[in-house]
Amino acid sequence: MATLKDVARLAGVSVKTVSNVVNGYSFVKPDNRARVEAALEATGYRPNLGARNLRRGRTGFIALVLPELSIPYFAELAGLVIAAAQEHEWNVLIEQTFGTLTGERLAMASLGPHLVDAAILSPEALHVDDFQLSIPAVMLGEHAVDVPLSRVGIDNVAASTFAVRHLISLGRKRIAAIGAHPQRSTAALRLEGYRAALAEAGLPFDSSLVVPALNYHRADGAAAMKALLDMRNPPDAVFCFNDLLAVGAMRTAAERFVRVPRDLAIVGFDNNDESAYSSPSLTSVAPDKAAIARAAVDLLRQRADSPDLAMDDVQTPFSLQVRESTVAR
Amino acid sequence: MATLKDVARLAGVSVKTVSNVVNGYSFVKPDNRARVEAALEATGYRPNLGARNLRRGRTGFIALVLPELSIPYFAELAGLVIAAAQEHEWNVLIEQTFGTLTGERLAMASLGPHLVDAAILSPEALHVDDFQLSIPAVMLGEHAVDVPLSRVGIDNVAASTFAVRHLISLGRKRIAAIGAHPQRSTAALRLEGYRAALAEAGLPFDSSLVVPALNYHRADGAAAMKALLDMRNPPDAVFCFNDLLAVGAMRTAAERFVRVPRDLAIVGFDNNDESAYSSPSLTSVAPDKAAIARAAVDLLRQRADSPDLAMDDVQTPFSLQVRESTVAR
DNA sequence: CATCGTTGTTCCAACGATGTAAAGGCCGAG
DNA sequence: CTCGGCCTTTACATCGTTGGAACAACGATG
Repeated sequence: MATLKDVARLAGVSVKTVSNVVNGYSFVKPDNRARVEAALEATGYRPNLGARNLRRGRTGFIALVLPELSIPYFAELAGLVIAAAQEHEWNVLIEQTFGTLTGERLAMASLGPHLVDAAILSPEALHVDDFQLSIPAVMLGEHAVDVPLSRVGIDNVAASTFAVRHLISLGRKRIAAIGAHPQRSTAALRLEGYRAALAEAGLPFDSSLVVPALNYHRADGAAAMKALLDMRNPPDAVFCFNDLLAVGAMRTAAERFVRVPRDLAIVGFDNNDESAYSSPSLTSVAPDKAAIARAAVDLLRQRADSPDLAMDDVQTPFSLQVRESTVAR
Repeated sequence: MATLKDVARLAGVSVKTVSNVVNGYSFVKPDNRARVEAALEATGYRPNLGARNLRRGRTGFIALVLPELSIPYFAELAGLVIAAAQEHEWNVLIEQTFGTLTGERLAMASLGPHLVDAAILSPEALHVDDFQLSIPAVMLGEHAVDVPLSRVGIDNVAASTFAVRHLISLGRKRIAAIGAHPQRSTAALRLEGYRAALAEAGLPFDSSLVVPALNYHRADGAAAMKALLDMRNPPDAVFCFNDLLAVGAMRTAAERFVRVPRDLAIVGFDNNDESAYSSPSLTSVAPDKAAIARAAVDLLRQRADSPDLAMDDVQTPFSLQVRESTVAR
């Protein structure tokens, strides 16, 4: 592999002049520049990023810490983050935590100024105390109020209210919620939105209709739905805190021959790609994932350039994709 | 951030001695070792990987080149590759090509000895000429016979034969195939397996039952299924070359009120997580993705250590997950 | 007691790039 | 023709780490 030295020798100039050409420094004599460019071409020179970054004091990487790539929402998001980071000459390093506290602690510990320049975090279990980061970072989704970190995400309360309002507008009276979780602030906010919509419509809040989910996987949604259908007075609609829960719920409904949306309307959250293709297709709150990815990377770029910018809170847009799980064809 | 120099000063030894301790060199006096370890602890030293790798002549990264993270199969695989790579002290850099030739060329061009130590490739459009790599690499899935690269994957012919044999054993006579593709060798092999199973059972091969798919997305499966159902004599079973195509096909079947599996049995390929939760759930060929990831990384590790090992072809196991799309509850 | 091998430590040079300071051209003004 | 100033190039140090050689201390051997 050709280095600056090789190119310099071939062009008959010093290493630094080659470096200057490579980095677009203005004051290089035209004929020297030409010779260097020819030599660059001839050797097929490509800078050694490790060395460059060592010298520049940056790594050229950002970390993306997320629970698991096999969760569609995070996979889609990761793809968009990679694309957004590319435009800032950043490579993305993905760390999976599997949603566990130890996994997340491990990931946080591995983050440091010489491994990555900045980090995007999607923690599920971390505490405030764990955020001792020496690099710029941004949280996706929600975090406890007192965590001193910037955040990018949608307005969860508004989005949830919007979703439940949709169910109410269809005439549903007993609307359940799947996905309550003692630790996750996202869950708390979505629950808040759910309650707000009920209150606004004058519908009673029935805590037996709020089902917790430990993980947000399909299996949890299926189990929660079973519990709801076993009730003496089952719901006529469910608001699921993510699409995987909703898919699980739909699966249970199908197994029990409960007709969706006639007997039971279902709304999900995240608008995974797969949700448009299930039968029935799934109505879902659709955050603008590309906007989230872009905003997160932009925010980090600013923080990386001027480290003591104040923390920020970026609200990204969302919409509601209405499909067959609430409105039959 | 603490460097070796800081630790050395604190411990009262030379930088190299600290380096020796960090790297587990045997011959360090116990009391020195103790002092160094205390100093390491006190400073919270963490090696600068960039510098270490610069010195060692490696980068500490492998590239994973794939079409798109939003495709569940690749997302799941990526998660497993990351996990497998971690055990070899490798970080994974994901490059998305979006299945285009230019995307793949771009990714290949960015691969070089100073960016990554090795690469795992899942190309869809690349030609033989494009494989001018100076680092160890392994292909996932299939490649044309004359490509000089190691490969890891399942026996596509056997797996496809197995899947179609399953459909035949259910009494299906007109079995269609969705996913033919002029360029992809995987498609050719799966088609070969399909034909083999038909031949073995004495069923005629009807080329009008073989539907091409340009991409392997859900929409392509839906479109292909529409074409099949529009035939004068539609099939009673479909073998889809991946689960996304199958999901699309199921969606179309539902829209047309074709009952699955009674009127139409469907088999997919890849066994995506979502396939267990659709209604009906999807029978699918299940490659052992963890084995693929592990084998690929192991192979690269060997090649990285001894660069001129011969190319290899690793066959990983697969199974058939029989679900409701072929056998009703 | 000189020699030797073993063990433990240090110093120095590299890996490939870039920032800095300084030196070498060149030009025009005095 | 000297000087100051500007453009252009170079030499050198440096980023944090590790390999290798050199060196020092040690007990064991002849």
